[in-house]
Amino acid sequence: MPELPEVETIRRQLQQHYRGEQIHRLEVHTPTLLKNLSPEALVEAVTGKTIQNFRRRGKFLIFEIDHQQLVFHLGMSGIFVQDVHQSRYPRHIHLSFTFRSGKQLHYQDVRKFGGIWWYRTPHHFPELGMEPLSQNFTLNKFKKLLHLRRMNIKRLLMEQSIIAGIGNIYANEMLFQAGISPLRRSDTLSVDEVRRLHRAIQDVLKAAIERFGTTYSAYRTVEGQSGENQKFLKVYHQQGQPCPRCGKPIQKIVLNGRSTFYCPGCQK
DNA sequence: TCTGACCTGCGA
DNA sequence: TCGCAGGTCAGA
Repeated sequence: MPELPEVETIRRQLQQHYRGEQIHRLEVHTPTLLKNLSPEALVEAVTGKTIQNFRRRGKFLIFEIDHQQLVFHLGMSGIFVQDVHQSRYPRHIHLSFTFRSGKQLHYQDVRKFGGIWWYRTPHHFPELGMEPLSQNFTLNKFKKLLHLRRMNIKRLLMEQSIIAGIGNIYANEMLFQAGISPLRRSDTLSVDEVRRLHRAIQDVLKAAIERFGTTYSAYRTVEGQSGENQKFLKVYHQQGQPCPRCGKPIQKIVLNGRSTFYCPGCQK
């Protein structure tokens, strides 16, 4: 499921509703989702502690708990729900927090592709590349990456060790906005194309965050709402529809094993 | 670089 | 019943 905009939307709402909450009880219903410690050890580690902050790095969501970190990767279908009764899939709730205030928070993941880690010291995600919405992600650095890591451009956008947070929906949309074919190799882009793509990466992500992410099936915000960005997709799942820019039909192909949508008329 | 595996639900 | 799905990894 969630790419950077969905994880960021979830983070913002967790911050709004759960920052400063003290953990009264933690129940682990599915131990296999814990990747680096036992359920007993996690319960012991967090009970009585307070959540200071919620952060995001790429597609990872980080609960900061007394200078230690509980890290979630939401896989394809991970979400947080405030109330079990608002969940469509109560049997897929894997972790339940009860806070001293009486509030609850549940982690649900139908397909169980996600994972949960506990770090006693701040984890800096050495495996992840640049944050595309940070000041650090400059046009110059992006240009260098495209030449250093020569590969198919869509694959590069989705390669978490190069740029962190972009998945299949947004990679398709970014390449459309920039007018670049997903079949191109990264080191063949002109100066102007690199500039357009750098711009598109930030535009597409920011717009999707403003619209609370893209809901195709399972994704809901913490408050239980669907995202709104699906109403604004130009190419993703639009095969056969006329291109909004040139009118030619949007094509669907499989590239690097993933469904890929583009306009052969205006993405060169 | 590609394919299958992980897991479940949904819609054609 | 089959194909597909917002992700990632291992192995050929």
